[in-house]
This record gives sequence, structure tokens and C-alpha cells, in this order.
Amino acid sequence: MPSKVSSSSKDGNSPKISEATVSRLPAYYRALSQLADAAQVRVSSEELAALTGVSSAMLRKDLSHLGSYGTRGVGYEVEFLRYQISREMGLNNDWSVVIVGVGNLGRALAHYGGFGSRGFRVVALVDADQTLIGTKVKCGAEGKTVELLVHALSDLEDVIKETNARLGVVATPAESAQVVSDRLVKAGIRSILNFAPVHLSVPEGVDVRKVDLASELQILAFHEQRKAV
Amino acid sequence: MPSKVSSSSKDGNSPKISEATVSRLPAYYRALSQLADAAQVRVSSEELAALTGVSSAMLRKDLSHLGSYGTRGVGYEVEFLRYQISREMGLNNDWSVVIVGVGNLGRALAHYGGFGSRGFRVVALVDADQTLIGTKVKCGAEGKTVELLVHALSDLEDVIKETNARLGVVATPAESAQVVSDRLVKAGIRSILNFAPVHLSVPEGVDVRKVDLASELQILAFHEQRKAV
DNA sequence: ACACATTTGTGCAAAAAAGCACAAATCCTC
DNA sequence: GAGGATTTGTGCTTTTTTGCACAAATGTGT
Repeated sequence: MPSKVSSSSKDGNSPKISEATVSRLPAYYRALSQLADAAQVRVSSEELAALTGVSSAMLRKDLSHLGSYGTRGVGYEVEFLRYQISREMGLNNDWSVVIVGVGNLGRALAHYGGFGSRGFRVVALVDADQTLIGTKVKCGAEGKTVELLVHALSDLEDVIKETNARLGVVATPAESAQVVSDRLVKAGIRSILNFAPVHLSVPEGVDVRKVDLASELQILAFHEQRKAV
Repeated sequence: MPSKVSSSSKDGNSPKISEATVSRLPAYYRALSQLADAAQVRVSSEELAALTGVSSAMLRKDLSHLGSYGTRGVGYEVEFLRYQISREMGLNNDWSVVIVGVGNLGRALAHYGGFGSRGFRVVALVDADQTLIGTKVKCGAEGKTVELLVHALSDLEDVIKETNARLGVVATPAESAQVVSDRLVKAGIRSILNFAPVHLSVPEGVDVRKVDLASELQILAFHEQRKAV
């Protein structure tokens, strides 16, 4: 059994952070970034919890899984905690992202500031549409925009190899999503963000996260309907 | 205590479908729609589960909360089950959606086919940007596109009243999201889909669902980092 | 140096979700 | 019409997640 003392920078085994906790870390990270921008030095679990919409007890337990980075009676140091979370989540390395599907959504994603900043960089755009291939699309939010060439879907493997992309975004129509996914996986991508409204089946070891706009609306509608009793 | 027999069309109290189940119903609904389009008449829990990426046991338990709509030894009738889910989720009524923030994302959402179809209709676009107000934006996917005028943010309340919108989509920058949310709530909106990377605090009785692109990538990055041990 | 006010970290309890396994119900074949 | 092959619906178990409450640790003031 490994010692429990503050897991040093390169702990051999994973201390097993629960999935629920992982899903909340980004929110903590963002709130801490905001506080840092506002030059706030310290923050209590209560305050940070309020900013992120969780209970303070849950926040403390989540953070305790990363290590004991707070000071009792005082709170957490904003910059220090932010750094610890970013390190834990691997936001220090920067991650290369390939977006497949340069329709309205794909383009919006390419422009999206949250992608460009904080560790993520869109390095390649791919589409099957002949009329799009070869055109240039602006990537990144204002500040550091880059123009990227849209590559042919048939070059997907080469593009991934050349750009060293490790994260794949599927923003294609539902019909082509599975095929694209298969090719991403074959090209070595093991983490996929899927915006197409279908379930992607992938081999073990590959992670898929799904963002489904229509589903979210449907869930809202369900609850909305219940309210109107 | 209410009888447990098949909750009839207008059951007085909610049979309490768990949140986890609700979040999966849209996936079932979509898979069933696909099957229906392919003219498939029946489907087993095993098959539908495979299409949606859940276990067959979980699927059956989820569906059992809606009622006993399958036939043992046979399976489920595609059209019938699809209808039951759509009824349960209120997809028969059509829901009017107002989108606040007509940037890249807002426009992509307006175009998005999944919104226009199946019960949802974008009825209003609102933005604070003077250069956008008064311009027209195409809404809906190919087939039935509509041009919508972009209204001024200051007219938000009127627009909501006139269009009878019940669902609000926040696609503004983080800075303005909370203000917009407050105004949506004040105008009577009680279901909000939030794409801005901040937590919205809303009074009780208002539902907010958050879609956060950067968070999703960060979660993927976390797991990706762990793989590379 | 000592009591006191804070605020974290965490053991334990409760609730929610997921998984298992099988009885009950249906269809099909002979 | 009886037996066998399916497939649903569900009771029970296990796991995960959340919530509570308080001891432990720190800072403060006198």
C-alpha cells in the first residue's frame, strides 16, 4: 500500500479519483481562474462552492482527493490550488485537437475561445465536403487567431500523424460519425468528443464523451412539462 | 398511497422517474426513431441497449419506469415505444426556444437540425451587439429554414411574451450570462440551457442544464493523461 | 501562552445508481 | 396443447455518490 503522504509529482499509481469528482474539477478550475484574474488570494470552500454550484462539503471532499492543499481555519490559496488542479488534469501540457466536420458547429467550435485557451489547441480541420476542402477557417478566439486549412477526410490519418493530435472532435452528421470515429481510433486517437447524435462504439481503452444539444433540450422539456401540473 | 397500476395518461402525481433515467430517455428516443426510419417493427432490449451504449438490464429498468410497454419473449414495438417516450417527455407539444447570444455558437445552434426537428422550434434570437440587431439569421436545418430577425437584448421580455417561449438558451459570453439568466427568469422562463462557461444561480423552481465544451475536453484530457503511464 | 473563532479534512450514514439473476410471460414447434 | 426457447420485468445486492457532523489544525487576540 502506497504511503498516503502528499502524492508527489509522479505518483506511481493513480489514487483513484472518482468520475463524479473528475467531472467537477473543470468547474473548480474555471472559478479559480476567475478569482485569480480578480486578484483574489484566498478562497474558502464555502465561497468556491457557491461559485460552482456544489455544496461546500462536496467541494472539500473532491479537493481532498487531489491532496491536502487547504489550510484549516484559513481556506485555499487561489493560485496554488488552481495550479494543482491544472497539473492533476494535465492542462499544463498542451493538447492538440483535430476537429472532423467543419459545418456550422465545427466552425463554431474552432472559433470557440474556451478551446483555444487553457491547454487546448485546434491543430487540424477535416471534412468530407469537396467544396470545403482547401478553404481556410479562422481558429481560436480574438487575440490569437490562426487560419487553418480544411483537409480532406481521406487524409485524416496523415493529418493526425503530422499534427500529433491526441484529441478528436466529431462534429459530423450522425450518418458519418461512426465511420469517422473508427478512423480516428485506427489513427491512434483514444479520446473523442462526440457532437453527433449517435452512440459511438469504440474499442476498450478509448474514451468517448458525448455532447448532445437536442438531448439537453429534451431533458429540460421533460422537467418543464412536470412543472405545469 | 396511489395505486401502482399503469399510470394512466394523466396521472395526478409523478411516478418519480429518476434523474439518471430521464437523462437516458433522449438516447432511447433517438435510437427508436432511427429504427422506425429503417422500418424496423420490433426491437429487443439487447439491441436497443447496444444502439445506445447502455446495458440491457439498465434499459429495461429505465423503460419499466414509464410503464410495461414490452412483451416478454418478444421485445418492444418500435413505434409504440417511441410514442410512449415522446409522450412522457412532452415532445408532442412543441416547445418554443429563445436563443440569447447570436455569436458563432448561437448561430450554429440556430442552424442545428436537432433543434428544429422533434418538438423544438427556435422562435426568437436576441443579442446585445448593435451590429447584429436587425440582421436576419437562418434558422433550422435544410428542409424548413426560417429567417429570424435578431432582436435587441433590451426587448428580451417583450420578445418572450410575444413568442410564448418557454425554453431559454444562453449562448452569450461568460460575463453577461448571469444577467441574461436573471432577465430570462424574470420574464417567466423556468428552463435554461446554458452554454456560457459559468455557473448560473437561479431561484428555486428554475432548471438549468449546462453544456460546457471546455470542460468536456478537460475531462478527456484527464483520462488521456492517465493512459500514458 | 491560552482560550476562542474559523475552516479544512474525513469517518460514517444515507441515498442514488448500476448490476445480477431469475421468475413470469409470451411465442413457436411439433 | 405441451414443452422448449426467448425476452421482459423486477427483487436483491453491490457500488457509487452525496450529505452530515465533528475532530483536527490553524490563526487571533489578550
